[in-house]
Amino acid sequence: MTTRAEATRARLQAAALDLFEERGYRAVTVEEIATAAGVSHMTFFRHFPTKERVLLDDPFDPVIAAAVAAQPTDLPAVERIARGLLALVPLLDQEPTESTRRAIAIAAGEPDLQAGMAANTAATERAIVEAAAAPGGEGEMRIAAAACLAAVTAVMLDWAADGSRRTLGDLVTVAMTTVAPALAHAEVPAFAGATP
Amino acid sequence: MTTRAEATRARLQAAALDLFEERGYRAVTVEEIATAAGVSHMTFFRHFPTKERVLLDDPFDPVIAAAVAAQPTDLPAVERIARGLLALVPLLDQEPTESTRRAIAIAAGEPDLQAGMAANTAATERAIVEAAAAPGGEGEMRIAAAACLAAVTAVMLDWAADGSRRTLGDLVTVAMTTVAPALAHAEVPAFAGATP
DNA sequence: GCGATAGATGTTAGTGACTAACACTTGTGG
DNA sequence: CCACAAGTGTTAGTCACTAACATCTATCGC
Repeated sequence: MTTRAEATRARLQAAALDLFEERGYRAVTVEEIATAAGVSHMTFFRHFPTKERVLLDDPFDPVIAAAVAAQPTDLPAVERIARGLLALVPLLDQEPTESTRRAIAIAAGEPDLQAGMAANTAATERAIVEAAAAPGGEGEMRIAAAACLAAVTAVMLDWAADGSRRTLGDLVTVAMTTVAPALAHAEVPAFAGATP
Repeated sequence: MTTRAEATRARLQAAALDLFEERGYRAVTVEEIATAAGVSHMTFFRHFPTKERVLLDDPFDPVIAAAVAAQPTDLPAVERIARGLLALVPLLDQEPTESTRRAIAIAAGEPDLQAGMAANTAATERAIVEAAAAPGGEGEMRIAAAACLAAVTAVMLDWAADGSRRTLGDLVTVAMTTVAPALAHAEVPAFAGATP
């Protein structure tokens, strides 16, 4: 069941995506997005705290954190996180809809939005540390999470921006293999987390 | 020889640092920084493109890129970058002045500024890839650079923010050892790059 | 059905970051 | 001393974002 608020939110996101693609992120005002979605600019800010959030909001942090937490706790931090991310590869080949890809492609071009993506990454990092860090191991887990997520971000930008026709899942596999070469030939079982 | 412009710029940075520490980043307006430095707000924007840049500008990218480029080219990307950063550890224990630490401490607390730091990291990443990537190896180098720099950023935040009295150099060594365990017992010669 | 209540949206009036255009001032070389 | 350029000031904007309060609309108890 979709509430009215959810519908408004979705309309705002769709309108923003279209307008940003058409004329560029900077050239589109919040007022215009709101009007295109049939609401006032105040309603926009009730659904998204900033202009960039209408493009960059994503609900995947809990899934990622759970996938990492499900990995064996006796592995080195980097391997554990890398395995968690690899376990999500099957999901990655289904879940990121075309709109996700369009959003990342827009974000890849605007420096402002790259900073916003970094904020997303930081949030994901915190989620991982909270969900999966052993007591006293937070420092190492934070380092490893930051490193692995940065690697994933790097390939996501390629995936969305250039003409690379490789699957996001493939690219993530490459990224994790680069960061944790020890996993090159490991078999990582898929993570059966629910889609949010 | 310091030109008038350089002096103005330095005054703006010093005034901003003091005011941010005193009352918080958000609560200080560009107008106030400019006035405290004895100039108009327009002059502020002639020296710094945004409010956050007065705090986050740094000139270290070329040094870092050179240190990485100086590492043996036959190493895996992660190890090469990790060694490059380790080679700068002796510098790290001298160069980051107290004002650098104060700036990072302020940035660590404000989400806005964390995004700005990410922009810095992205710039450093580009510098490394340009200076040190083998032709065709840009993808791997970008992944590895993103991963290593994210790890360094994580420890820099600790260094600046909490009461950890460990040297930044020590913390960077920990970070690189976490990311590239193979380097745990390697001897990395210091990089004799010029301070900028 | 029907009114009460809470959630969703609109209106208005700001603040502050940032930009553009143009005038002025100060240092520097001939 | 004068020409020229670099540095700075003034003014007048646009737009992201916030606060306070009014209005509308869906849903629930009756």
